[in-house]
Amino acid sequence: MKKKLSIVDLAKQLNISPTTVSFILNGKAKEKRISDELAEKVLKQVEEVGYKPNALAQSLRTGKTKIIGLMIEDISNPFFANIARLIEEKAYKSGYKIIYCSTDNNIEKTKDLLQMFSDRKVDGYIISPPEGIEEEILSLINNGSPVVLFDRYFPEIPTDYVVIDNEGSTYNAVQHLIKSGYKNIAFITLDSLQSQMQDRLKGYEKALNEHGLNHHLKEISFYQNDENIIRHITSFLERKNRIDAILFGTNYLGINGLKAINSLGLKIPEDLAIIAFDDHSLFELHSPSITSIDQPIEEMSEKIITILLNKLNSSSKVKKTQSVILPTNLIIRNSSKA
Amino acid sequence: MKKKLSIVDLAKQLNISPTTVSFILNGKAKEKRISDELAEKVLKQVEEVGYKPNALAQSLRTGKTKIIGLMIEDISNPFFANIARLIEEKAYKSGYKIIYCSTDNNIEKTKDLLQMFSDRKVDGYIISPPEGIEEEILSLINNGSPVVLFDRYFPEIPTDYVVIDNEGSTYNAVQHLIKSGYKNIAFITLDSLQSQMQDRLKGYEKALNEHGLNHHLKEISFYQNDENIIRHITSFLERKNRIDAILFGTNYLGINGLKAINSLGLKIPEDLAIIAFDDHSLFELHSPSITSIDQPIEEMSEKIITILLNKLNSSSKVKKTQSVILPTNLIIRNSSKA
DNA sequence: TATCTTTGCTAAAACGATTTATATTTGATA
DNA sequence: TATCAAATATAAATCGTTTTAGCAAAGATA
Repeated sequence: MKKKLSIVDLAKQLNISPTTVSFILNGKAKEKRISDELAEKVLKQVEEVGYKPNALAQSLRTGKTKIIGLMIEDISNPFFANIARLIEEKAYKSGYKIIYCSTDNNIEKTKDLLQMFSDRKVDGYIISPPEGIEEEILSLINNGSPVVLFDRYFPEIPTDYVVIDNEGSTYNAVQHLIKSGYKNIAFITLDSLQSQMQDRLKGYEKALNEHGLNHHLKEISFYQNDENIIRHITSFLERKNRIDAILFGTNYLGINGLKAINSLGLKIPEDLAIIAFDDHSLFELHSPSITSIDQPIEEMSEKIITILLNKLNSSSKVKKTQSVILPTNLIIRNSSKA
Repeated sequence: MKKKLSIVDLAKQLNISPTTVSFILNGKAKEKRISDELAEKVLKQVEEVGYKPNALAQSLRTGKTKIIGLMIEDISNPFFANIARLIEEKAYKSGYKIIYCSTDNNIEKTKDLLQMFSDRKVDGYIISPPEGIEEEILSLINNGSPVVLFDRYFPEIPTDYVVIDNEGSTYNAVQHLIKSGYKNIAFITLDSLQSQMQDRLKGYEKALNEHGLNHHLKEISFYQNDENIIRHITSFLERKNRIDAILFGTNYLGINGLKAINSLGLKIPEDLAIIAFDDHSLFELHSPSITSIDQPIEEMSEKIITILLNKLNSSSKVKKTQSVILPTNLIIRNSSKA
């Protein structure tokens, strides 16, 4: 393990002070009136011996880490994985690195992870928060830490956030089903109080109410494995045999729903019309292909990172928070008779 | 932004030395002969004022960060996302955090990221390395950094690694097709020199050679988007109309392949039998369902993290490296006439 | 009683940077 | 020839820990 050299070593080699080296490396040569001659000499030496400042020492001194903490629900969910990917890419371009974690919607784990982020002195936070973490988020904000929520948010907390028009997304989807002649439209969703799930529910109910149609709601717990979800959906479908269409509230509910439908031998769209949430190759390739509510992932990531970088760079403590609500796109395919 | 208190502040409050506090907090009270009485008092105060050590300062002093750097090819690929998820979970349980990045198989980006990891003084590295990064990996190892490669490895570099039996996996898959009566079996794969891709190719060729069958190889570049991949596969299939079965070398080649097959109006398995790499809900739900080569993701993650944690904890510089080669599971479905 | 151990605790150096305050030289001004 | 300002560079404090080396008091030993 070759000993990494420090700024002091480097200074000694050149017979100058570490202060001078530091100024030059931090682009303060002009400001601090270091002669061009010396500055050049130092830079040349830095290059030559391959000196790299110790990032930890820098962070300790400056309080900045150039690290962003990203907390998502579950990295193995394609929606989150894709967002993470794009955020990582964009952050990287601006010189920021990402530490990420999956919360599993587990409050204790989330608190732990937040503590860890704060221990590690991340410069900013991007979070898809589970229910029950309001207090921690609030104290983060009160501490002056830059925070951007996404996917869901807390209406009572003044934060920046980026979400989609959840209510509109399901409203439009149900409208589409109604226009296509379906009358018994089920909504299979999570039993979650998170804002995005509540809003999706609202959109569903609003559309049904406007047409005086019956509600068929199935709420499923987040905290279980796929097999169980399939079992729940299967039993729901067996009981409610009048249902002629299903809207799914999340991507994996849609996928598990298709498995349930398969196993029951039901035909799409003859027996059941389907609309899924989040687009996915699976929905495109399924026979018949499945209509889906597509979230603008690229745009979401862009907004998230832009807002956060803005907060990071504006030394002025701008208090005004930004809320971005993006529209979704209903990709109409063959899973309902148009 | 309330000022976080330091170990010095805490010591002052109790009128003792920071040294003492540090010893107690690091479980060295007995060893350093601190009286139980005092130790207890300190712990109580720590609890009371909610003192948390500054992790950066700790790391600067100790050289340990409790952070593992995870470099995967692409987090939006479900295979890698799932591995990342499991590794994260297991690392977390052992008190380690993960910094992760996607390499995109881009050498420059990978070098950059490795530098970043090293700047940040990660304690260990888990890497699915792109071609061309051999030198950097080697110097990492020579520096004494714990490194575990996975998915692919460099035969000429003595590292710990965890991979699957790539040659065996494709060999078995092709054997299965041959037994089912297929004679013109194509392999659509990457034009990559990475070990895993080379081995998959070997397995394919070995099986064909044993039966004296013709090779039909299509190698596709990694560096392009899905649309292009589909175009390449489509044109390949149009040219080679004698092909009666296809083995795909990666999961996304399989998915894009299905799209190409769809657009050509070919029927599975009447026109073409299919075997995909990596299992996926899509393959299960496809009509007909698609046979696939399933990687033991759970076991891989377990091995990877176990090996790394071992290296991290064994102060003794054990030189012996471990290579783990896990078997895959051919999940036979309806995509070929059995 | 003189010396040696043990007990209980701490001062200060170290990790490797940044930043504040200051020193020295040179040149210009009055 | 003083005096002041500008130009150039640096010493030392600082961030918040851990760790080495050592001190003082009390008890044990001879």
